[in-house]
Amino acid sequence: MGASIKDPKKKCIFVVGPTASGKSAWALEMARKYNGSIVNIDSVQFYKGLLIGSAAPTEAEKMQAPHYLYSYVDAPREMTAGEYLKDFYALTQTDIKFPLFIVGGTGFYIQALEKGMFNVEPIPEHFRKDIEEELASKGPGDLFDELMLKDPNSKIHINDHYRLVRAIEIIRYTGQIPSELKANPETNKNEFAFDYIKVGFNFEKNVFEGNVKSRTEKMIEAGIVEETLGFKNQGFENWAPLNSVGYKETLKYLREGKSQQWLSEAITQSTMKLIKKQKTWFRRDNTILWSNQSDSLSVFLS
RNA sequence: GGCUCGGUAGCUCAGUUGGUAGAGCAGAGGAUUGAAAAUCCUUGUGUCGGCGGUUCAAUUCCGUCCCGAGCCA
Repeated sequence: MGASIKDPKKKCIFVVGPTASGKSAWALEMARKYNGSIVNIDSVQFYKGLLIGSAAPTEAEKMQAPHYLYSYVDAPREMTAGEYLKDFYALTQTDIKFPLFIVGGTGFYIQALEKGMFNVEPIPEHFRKDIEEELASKGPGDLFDELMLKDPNSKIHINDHYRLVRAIEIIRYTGQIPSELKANPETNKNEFAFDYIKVGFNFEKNVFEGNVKSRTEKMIEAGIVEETLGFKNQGFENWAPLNSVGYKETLKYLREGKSQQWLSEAITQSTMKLIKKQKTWFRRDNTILWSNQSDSLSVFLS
């Protein structure tokens, strides 16, 4: 990585956009056409067994082009953006066929890959647990004061406990200041190692609504309930990925004995909310080439 | 037919001992550096079921009617 010259034969295409926008189908078609590979960058499709609810590619689809980083993380392991970067770059050291179509709607991971992440040494789990206990017993006030004292430029809100704990963890364990790490090119310059473009997919809300409704019905027919129940029965109810759209609602359905109609409406609604958040994420990225300009792909790959 | 309890924001409901009302959810916008499909922030005027009455003032009290649920005939 770093300042090394990029290999002109190794090109990547980020295929981004909200869920249910048709990214995967297009990527598959292009991977076949250009004899490339598909790499997952969806934060739920990493996990083994979360297939129906995450709308992961089917076996039939996977046979049409090489697919990587799908269904490879076993419960109860939980992925992180940092581990994803390692896995991704390890993959590029193999004889994987370029161009790589990197497909997914997880803006945070896309950003991590594209812009890099500052390097923080691994922090032992108990260290965070202690901070979380402090938060639970005394509330966020003291931790927030500590953050403001050490990192006055931090934009973290006092109620955003997850980010607050993470920031305090970095400050206390490493002595480093998160917003300085982020702003300093010395600590944060590991940008993407290959030539790339980003192709985006999107629709108007009403189009998504129709797509999402039928997609939800298909998920229920295909057995999202059974899939979820399998993890629940193995004691993985608190596994973070099961707190994602589709699984979250199914767990509630199982726990509270809701109707199937409730399930269908709940998943559809959550999915629409997800789409809205994804749109917000991608809206600010003015380097995305929207799919109606997709001839830019052939230009890029020529 | 009688009695009881309800009828308040798109939904579920709170509240006003009379001075025209507020939460959660949904919706809209935004943030996002190792959980991210997560987490967090901002954003709430609605004939307070209709009509009359009492009152300086009624969504709040009284009467009446309509609608819903339950109980008794």
